[in-house]
Amino acid sequence: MKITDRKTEIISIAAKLFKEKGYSAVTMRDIAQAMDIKAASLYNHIKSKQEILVLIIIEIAEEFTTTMNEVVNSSEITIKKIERIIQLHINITLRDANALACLNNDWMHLADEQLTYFIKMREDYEENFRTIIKKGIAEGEIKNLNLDVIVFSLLSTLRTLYLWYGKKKNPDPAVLKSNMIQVLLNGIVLV
Amino acid sequence: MKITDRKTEIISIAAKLFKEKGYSAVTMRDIAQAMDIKAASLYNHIKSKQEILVLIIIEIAEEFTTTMNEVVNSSEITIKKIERIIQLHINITLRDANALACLNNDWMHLADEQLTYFIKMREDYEENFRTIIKKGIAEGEIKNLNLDVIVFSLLSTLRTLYLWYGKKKNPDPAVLKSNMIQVLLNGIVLV
DNA sequence: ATAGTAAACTAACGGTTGTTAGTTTTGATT
DNA sequence: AATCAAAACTAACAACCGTTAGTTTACTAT
Repeated sequence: MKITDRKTEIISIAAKLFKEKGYSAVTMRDIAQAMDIKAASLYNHIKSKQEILVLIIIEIAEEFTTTMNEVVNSSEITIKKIERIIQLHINITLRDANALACLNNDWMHLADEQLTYFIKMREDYEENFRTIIKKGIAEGEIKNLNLDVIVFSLLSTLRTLYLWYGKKKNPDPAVLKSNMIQVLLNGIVLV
Repeated sequence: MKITDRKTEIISIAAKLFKEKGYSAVTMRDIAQAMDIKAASLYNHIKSKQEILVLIIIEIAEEFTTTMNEVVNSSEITIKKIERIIQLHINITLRDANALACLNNDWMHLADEQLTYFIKMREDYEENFRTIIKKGIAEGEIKNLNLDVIVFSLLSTLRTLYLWYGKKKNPDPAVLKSNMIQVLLNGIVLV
């Protein structure tokens, strides 16, 4: 078993192309050309275009789900929980920005059980996030502002981190994290 | 001249479909079916599929540009400027969430001059935003945190507002705005 | 009633799509 | 050197794509 077999290569290259133009606009011939082979040759390694999409998205979605479940069930204070979620998003963005872009933009092209499965995971993720913030408010750690606005603001920033990455010269992840926590949790206005 | 002619209808319906599946995954036959006509009939009103995309995206992009230029050149304090930009994003999201989704997800399918034009507007918009924040820091209104992180956090939340809308029962726009300002500017952590 | 126009229709085009079948090449193991 | 599987290839398919041409229908103004 090779470290990176051909199938892994395909998925990696496909993710990059999907990020640039979206799942529907990328053809099997595009993917093949990027690998310097013919489209038909791809089918020695993968079952269908759909399978590529599934393999890109589901693994990462499950990683988010696993860590979120761990965090929401932990006994840490709310701020520490939020910090861990910020760290989670930064880590995955650094490791696999292309797949993350694909997850964000092309999840609706999943089909049948995979689509249902993904939507369930996403809903659970958001609900867990809400639970964390709600508890934080109840225990006086978090300001009593509109719950939806808080969750949405945090989540939308974290989810689109991949857009920002690559543009800028890679900042030190630790620096990025601490700045992120500052901005998202303590705000930007001097008092 | 009718209040809403057929062309406007096409653009509106197309924007809705583009939001759901993306530009590339929506066919002219899809758009036609949603209007209860045949695909060929669309061409009595529009020149091409591309034209629909252009009409959806460019108008809104120009609206953002115009208002941003107005704000950046005003003599208001920084916080007031940011509040106006938040208001701008909320207003457009409320009025035309579908077109906004399309602008965010499908701009890369613009072609030639329109693509160049759009990218220029987007870059200028971000640069103006940076200028505003930078000045705010220099004048002691804004915390001296990483400029990129501040701009990105605000912008990513504002740009994806459309994702949140429609899901929730429409909150009072005024309430949404004030909560948004609270969360984005003053943070969520009790001190 | 007639004429004219806007907007629908049918039919079809050339090109592209994902995918399959069958064949040849490559490269490691015996 | 012979064997065998992995992975490339060529060729082609049926379906679908955006779009055009030419025709018919529906409505409005004379």
